[in-house]
Amino acid sequence: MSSMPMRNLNRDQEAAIREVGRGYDIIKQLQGLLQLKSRKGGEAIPMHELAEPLFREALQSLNHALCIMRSGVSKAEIKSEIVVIESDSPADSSHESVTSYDSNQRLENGRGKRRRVGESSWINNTSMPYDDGYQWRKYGDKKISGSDFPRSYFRCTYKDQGCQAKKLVQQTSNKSDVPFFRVTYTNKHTCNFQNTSLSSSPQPSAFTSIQHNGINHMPHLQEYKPSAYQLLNQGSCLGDAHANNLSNFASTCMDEGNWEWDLDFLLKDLVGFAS
DNA sequence: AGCCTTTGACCAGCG
DNA sequence: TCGCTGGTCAAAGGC
Repeated sequence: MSSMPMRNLNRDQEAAIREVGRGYDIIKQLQGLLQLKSRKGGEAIPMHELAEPLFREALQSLNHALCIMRSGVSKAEIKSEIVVIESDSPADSSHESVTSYDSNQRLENGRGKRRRVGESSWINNTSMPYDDGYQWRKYGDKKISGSDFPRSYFRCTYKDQGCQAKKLVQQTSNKSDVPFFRVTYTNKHTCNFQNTSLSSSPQPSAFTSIQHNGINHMPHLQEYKPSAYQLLNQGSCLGDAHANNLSNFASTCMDEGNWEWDLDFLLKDLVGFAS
């Protein structure tokens, strides 16, 4: 009985080492694929289709390992941090979510407008608020009382085609080097412009679009443009949504041919982690 | 030219 | 009713 804590710790450590080792192997495979792409010039081979699932799997493994190491949370317990706060239109449950109702939906200070009847909204806490597969246009920016950071308001780029989707991005903390954001989505997209496959789509990826058109025009956010290394190195337990975001970012790096820096740091980090 | 962000003004909900 | 505050609009300027 008295030896249980130590045995659990060892088991956790073993599990973490297994996960990190698996992630390392997968990323090494990915590195091989990327090098192949570099030699071939990258035009003909749909390399993202091969690399993206590997990256996702590796990142999830690392995420699991981080969680095990930090808090002993088991793999099965790890969830995305998306919270549905209300849905007046009941039908669609297609988005990944942890369905818990948030009675504080109104406003932080109990003031301000109520959301219109018929609108649904959900919250996603993330370190990468701008890569969700859709194209957004910023229409407002507001300093919020009691918050150190301004709140940004976005609507779907295709609003003129009837899409009423909106999102609100509020940075909640920068206690670590990488800030954290609360993203509140309102209304579902009725447009059909989501980039479901990364960059194999004829449209530019949303993240690429944001890099070129959006985040570069946001001085208070620009300095936080994330890298794979930063996100892994922050040591938090990344949910699947974050791993997904990170793999999207990695694919964008590959598209733009500047993946080597991040991958190099990521591999060095893994070596240090595993040893 | 077209789309974007920025930003001040305005609107509307709440105490 | 009034003041505070969050949400939205729209003009201006940039890319």
